[in-house]
Amino acid sequence: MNRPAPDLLKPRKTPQQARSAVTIEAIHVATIQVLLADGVGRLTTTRVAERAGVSVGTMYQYYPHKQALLFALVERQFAMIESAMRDAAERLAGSDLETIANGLAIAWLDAKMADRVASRAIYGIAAEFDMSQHMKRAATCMTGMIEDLLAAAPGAKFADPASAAFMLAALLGGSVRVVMEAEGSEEAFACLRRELPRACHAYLIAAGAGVADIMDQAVGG
Amino acid sequence: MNRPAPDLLKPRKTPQQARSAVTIEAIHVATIQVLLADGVGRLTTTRVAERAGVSVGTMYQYYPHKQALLFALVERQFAMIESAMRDAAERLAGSDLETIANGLAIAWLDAKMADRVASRAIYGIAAEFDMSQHMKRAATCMTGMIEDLLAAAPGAKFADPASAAFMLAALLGGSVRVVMEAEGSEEAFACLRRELPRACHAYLIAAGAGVADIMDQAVGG
DNA sequence: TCCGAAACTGAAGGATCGTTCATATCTTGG
DNA sequence: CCAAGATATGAACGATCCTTCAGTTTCGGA
Repeated sequence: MNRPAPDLLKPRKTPQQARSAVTIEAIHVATIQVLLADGVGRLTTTRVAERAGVSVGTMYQYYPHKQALLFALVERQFAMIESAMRDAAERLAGSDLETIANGLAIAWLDAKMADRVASRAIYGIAAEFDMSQHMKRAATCMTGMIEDLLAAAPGAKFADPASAAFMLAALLGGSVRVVMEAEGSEEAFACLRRELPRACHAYLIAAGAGVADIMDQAVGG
Repeated sequence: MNRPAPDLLKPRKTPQQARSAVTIEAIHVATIQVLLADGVGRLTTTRVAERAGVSVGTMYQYYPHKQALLFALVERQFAMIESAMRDAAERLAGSDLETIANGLAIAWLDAKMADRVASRAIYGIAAEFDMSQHMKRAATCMTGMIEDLLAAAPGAKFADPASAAFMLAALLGGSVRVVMEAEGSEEAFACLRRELPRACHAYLIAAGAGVADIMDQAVGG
């Protein structure tokens, strides 16, 4: 979808006093609250300001327009998750497929669930304007990281490492997203945490393991 | 998110002449075109009418308000996919886990890709108003269908069939959704079609098969 | 051919929303 | 304590947008 170009989406000015920092934070949490309470269609500058306990003009001192505010929220979330996954990848480098699969699944779940309220809200705005640039960059980054992990895994013989990495990224991102967007219950998340590592592990084994690994798995399990 | 209640979302009147049927169809495709071209935020009654080559008032003869139009599109898509999956389930009843996994994955992909343009567009509006009722009903329906299939599969010993069915539904729905929303390339879809059945199969084997099945799989593959 | 019903038109009303800016208040270095 | 910059205010403006409805055009049976 062709949404407004990501031009001039940067914040207008950076806070220099303490009170402005708390104001910006209040605006951020208010945005997420309004988003979850009223939906994207009713996400209004006035409503956000009212919820944050500030005036409308205050927001326009830090963001040139509404989209810049939303853009900032999305970017912050992206950076947080990318950082978490990068840490996980560094920690998992050289591990076997099972450790990699479990580690990636748990890291992804933890990153998304750390602030599940914000995550759920941000899913809604990511589709509002043209995030294809960011989405594709993030997807490429994730796929690349996974591909490197798979290449360095001992005993793995992937016919097509790129496809396996792509698929694993889609499985991770997609399954967690649909459960969160469906306002998943506590049991749903518990099930996800239990089954997602198993699913990732099973897929990686199927896609890139030799016969020996499968039999090891069967005997060892 | 609390969006407008699904009250009075039904169409206003049903077409009785031939021209009105083509008008409604034109409005539908125009809605999807505008949705893909301009995004949800710019989906306007005027824009849709203009694109469809009709007047704004015409739409209001068949739908009491804009949301009813969007609701109709979402419902039609839901019904189409539910029907396709129900057919697949009927066809797959009693099959082994591999046949079930492959059959479900391919059926889901085919249903979503049959009108991928509409699918992609509808992902955008489903979040706009309160579809939690429909989403949960659809999810429950899908999970139930899968659970029945798993229960009837020969040689399957699931410790927790409900969890396996839930997870498989999340994997199917999520992975296809993220790829479609990312404006996936032709290669991405090809990869999905190649890897998704494999992933589903691997997960089902891991979640519900005995050791013998895994060794069979290793030797046979 | 003719008439009632169905379908279509599009300007106008009413409401909401994003953004601006002149003004007021607060903070802090000197 | 005092400017001067930083921060906050909120009424008002212009731009859309959804929805209505009185009037016009088209269709189909008699």
